[in-house]
Amino acid sequence: MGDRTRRAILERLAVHPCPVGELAAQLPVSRPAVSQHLKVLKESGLVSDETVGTRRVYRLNPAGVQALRDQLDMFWNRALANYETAVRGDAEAADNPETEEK
Amino acid sequence: MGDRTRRAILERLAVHPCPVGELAAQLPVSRPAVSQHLKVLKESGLVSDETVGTRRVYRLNPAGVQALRDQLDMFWNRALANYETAVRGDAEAADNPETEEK
DNA sequence: CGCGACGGTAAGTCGTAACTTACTGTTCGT
DNA sequence: ACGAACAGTAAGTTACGACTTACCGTCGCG
Repeated sequence: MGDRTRRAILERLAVHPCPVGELAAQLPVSRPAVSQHLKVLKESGLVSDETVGTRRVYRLNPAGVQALRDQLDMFWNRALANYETAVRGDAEAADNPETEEK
Repeated sequence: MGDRTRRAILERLAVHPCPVGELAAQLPVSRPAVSQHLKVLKESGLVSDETVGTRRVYRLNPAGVQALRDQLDMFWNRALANYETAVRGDAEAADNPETEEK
C-alpha cells in the first residue's frame, strides 16, 4: 500500500541503509510495526536485508523500485492512451455521422 | 487510493465518458459506491463531470492524470537518486577511511 | 402537475490493514 | 556460559476504507 509509514521507511532507506531499531526511532510507530512493514516491502522486492552481527541492515533495492515505477508508469500511460484514442474516435464520429452505431 | 474498483472506474472512463448508472452496471458494486468513488476522484482532479439532462456524465481529466503521474514519478525518481548519491558517498568513505565519522 | 428515472447523501455494517504488547530466538560481549 | 541488545513472530485491538440500504432532491416526460 501507499501509506504514510511505508513511504517514510522507503525515504529513509533511500538516504542510507539502516537497521530496524534506528529506523523505528525516527518514526512515530513501534519497532515491531516497522518490522512488519519491512516484511511486506521485502516480499514486494523493494528492499533487501543483510544480517550483520545482531543487527539487520535493510537497504533499498533499486531494481525492485524501478520495476514498480515502470508498472505504475505503464498503467497511467495506458489510461492516457485510451483516452486519446477515444477522443479521436469521437471526432471521427462527429465528422461522419452515418458511422454511428444503431 | 489504488484499489481495484477505483482503477476499474478510471479504466472505463478512459475508454469513453459515462454516466454513473452505466458505470455501476459494469461493476460488481452498487451505484452509490460508484458515486462515492467518483466524488473522491473528482476531488483529486482525476475526473470531471458534466450534467446533461437528468444524467451526470463523468469523463477522465487528462491534466489531473498527468499531474498525478508526474508526482508519482518524482517520488520514485527522488528515491532512486538519493540511493545513488548514498552509494557514491559510501564508495568515497571506503576509499578514504580517515573520512569516517566518530 | 405528478410520476418515474437518475444520482448524490446519510447512516450503519463489515473486512482488513496498521499498530500495540508480549514472547521467543539469535548473537555478541564479558 | 550468562546476560543484554537487537529483531522477528503471535495474538489481540483499533481505526479506517469500501460497501450497502434507505432516503431525498432534481429533471423530463406523459
